[in-house]
Amino acid sequence: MERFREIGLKLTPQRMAILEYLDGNTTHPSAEDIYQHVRKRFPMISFATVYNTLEALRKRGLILELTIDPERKRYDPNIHPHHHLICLKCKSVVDVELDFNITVPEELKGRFEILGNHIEFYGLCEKCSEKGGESDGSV
Amino acid sequence: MERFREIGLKLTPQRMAILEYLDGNTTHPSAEDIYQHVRKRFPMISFATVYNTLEALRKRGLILELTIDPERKRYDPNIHPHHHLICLKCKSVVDVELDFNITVPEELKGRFEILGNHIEFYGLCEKCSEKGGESDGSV
DNA sequence: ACGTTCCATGATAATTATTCTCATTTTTAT
DNA sequence: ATAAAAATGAGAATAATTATCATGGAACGT
Ligand SMILES: [Mn+2]
Ligand SMILES: [Mn+2]
Ligand SMILES: [Zn+2]
Ligand SMILES: [Zn+2]
Repeated sequence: MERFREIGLKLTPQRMAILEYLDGNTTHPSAEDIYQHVRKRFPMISFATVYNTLEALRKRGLILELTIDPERKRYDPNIHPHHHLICLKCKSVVDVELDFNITVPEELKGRFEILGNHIEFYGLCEKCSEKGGESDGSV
Repeated sequence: MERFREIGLKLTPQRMAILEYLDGNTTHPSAEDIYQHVRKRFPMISFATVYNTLEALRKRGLILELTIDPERKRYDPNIHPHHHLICLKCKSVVDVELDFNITVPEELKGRFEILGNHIEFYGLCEKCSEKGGESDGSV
C-alpha cells in the first residue's frame, strides 16, 4: 500500500478505497462492480476516477485487465500467471492456479514472439449447473 | 451454402455476400471489417444486417464469436476447436491448430462443469516484432 | 506550517461498439 | 400469383469506455 508512492502514484482516499477493495479480491470485478462497492463508503467518487485508477495500475503492471467476459472488462489484482474459468450463464470468473505446461513447437515460435498465454475454460459453475443451465453459446 | 435454408435461414444477397467473405477466412474479422469488405460489392448493405447475420449464424453454431480482442468482437468461421495467437501491437489473430491436451483435475471438474477451453497466446507477430515492438501490456 | 509544483478528481461531453425499433421489402412455400 | 414469415436498413437507443478541463489536494522541499 505504501509502495504506490514509490512508483509515482499519489495516494488519495479514492485510490486507497479502490486498492482496499481490490486487495486479495478474487471475484474479477468490472469497473462498474468496483464503482458500486467503493461508492458505499465513498459516495462522491466518480466513475472517471475508477477508470483512471485502474488504468494507472494497469500501466504499472499492478493489475491485469481481462478480456474474458464479452460484455465488459474485468480486473484482476492477482498478477501471477494463472488461468480462468468463466460460467457461461452467470459470468462468474474463477481462478485456475495450475500449470498446464503449454509448450509450443519451435516452428511456431519462429513466426511469433510468444510472450505468454492464458487458458479460458468455459462452462457452468456449480450454482448454474444445478437448475438447468442454459447458456447462450458464446465463446 | 445451400444448407442455410435447411436450418431456417432465408438466403438473401446480403447474407450470401457475408457468407462468401467469411468462407475460409482466417483473419478473424470484426463486424466492421466484414461490413467494409461486403460494402465494396454491395454498397447499400447496412451495419444492422451484418450484426443480424452474425448473430443468426452464431446462434446456429456456424461461426464463433471471439472475445480475444479487447476492443471488439472478432468472428471465426472455423468452428473446430482450436486456439489463437494475438499480436499485442497490430491485434492480428492467428489460428493455432494444435492439441495441447489440457486435462483438469477431477477436483476441479466437481466444482465446475467444463464445456471447453481456449488458449490465447499473446505476443508479437513477425511484422511487429521486427521494428521495436512496443505493446501496451494488456492481457 | 508554507508554498509550489504536479498530479488527481469529478462533472460532463464525446466516442465506439453493439443492440433495438419498426416500416418496408424480399424470400419461400403454396 | 398470393400470403405468411422473415430479413433489410435507416436511424435511434444503449452501454462501456475514453477524453476534456477547471478545480482541488498530495508530495516534497523549505
Ligand atoms: Mn484471476
Ligand atoms: Mn480461429
Ligand atoms: Zn454460474
Ligand atoms: Zn503484429
